[in-house]
Amino acid sequence: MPEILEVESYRELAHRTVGAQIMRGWADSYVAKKLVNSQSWPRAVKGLTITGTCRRGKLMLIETDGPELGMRFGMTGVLLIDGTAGIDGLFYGPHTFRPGWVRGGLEFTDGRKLLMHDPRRLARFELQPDLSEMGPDALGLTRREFDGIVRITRGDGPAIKARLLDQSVVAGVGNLLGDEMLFRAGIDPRTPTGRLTTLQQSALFRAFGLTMRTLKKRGGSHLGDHMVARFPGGLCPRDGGEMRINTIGGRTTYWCSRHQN
DNA sequence: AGAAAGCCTCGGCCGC
DNA sequence: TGCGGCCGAGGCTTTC
Repeated sequence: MPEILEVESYRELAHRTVGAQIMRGWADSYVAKKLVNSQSWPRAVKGLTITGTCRRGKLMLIETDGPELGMRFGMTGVLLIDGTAGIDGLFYGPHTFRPGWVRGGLEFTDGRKLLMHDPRRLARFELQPDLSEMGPDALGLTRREFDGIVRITRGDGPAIKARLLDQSVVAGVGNLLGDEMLFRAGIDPRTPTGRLTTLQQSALFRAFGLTMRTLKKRGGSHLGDHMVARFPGGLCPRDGGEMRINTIGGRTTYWCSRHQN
């Protein structure tokens, strides 16, 4: 499973570089898109010493004795350190390594290299990333934090699926995880957030935590429970109901016509 | 050929 | 009725 746990595994991998000093860094114009230009990266990172790692949602953070470095992996980004991947390949996208798909990286004085391998060019490097617009981290979300997700102050609010995907509300829920927790909670993804009953809110909080814990236990490599039915014409693995497909919150969404309402 | 698991921007219109 | 801000649609990019 990609998404937040995959980024967490990249962070663990990146943590091996704590104490190392950056000799040089490079970035192509795509991975540097959030920077002033592609020269900003090599200029800013040269000579920095890595002091720690961190993560918020799907944003990986590398702390240094200078500016904090941020890395986003988009849909197909993989972090490599000397040929070691943080997780065994990707479920989506090519599983192969090609030197031409390395979009940027860091080279340390001890000879090691940290590489961003990304066929589809949606990964990004950042300098001093601004976390103020990001919601609380989805791994280990507290009930109090969860209540902030379902609290709507104006109108009915967006569909709960769209709300869960909003990184400024909660950081780290991707399309598949959103579908998975709504499947477990038995909630129609189109339900306006402000219309969720107290019972549904509690069910969703439990499903949220369960989904995250299960993900961790499975080491991020196992697909979610609803995934076996994630194709047109699929049947719900829980009750055999027909699975519906629609675009919600801009993403392809699957849900059971029988038990999610 | 069409769809894809992330993120960003933009324009319409909701709701105060 | 005016207007700020929310929300959904669409685009990016390349691959299988």
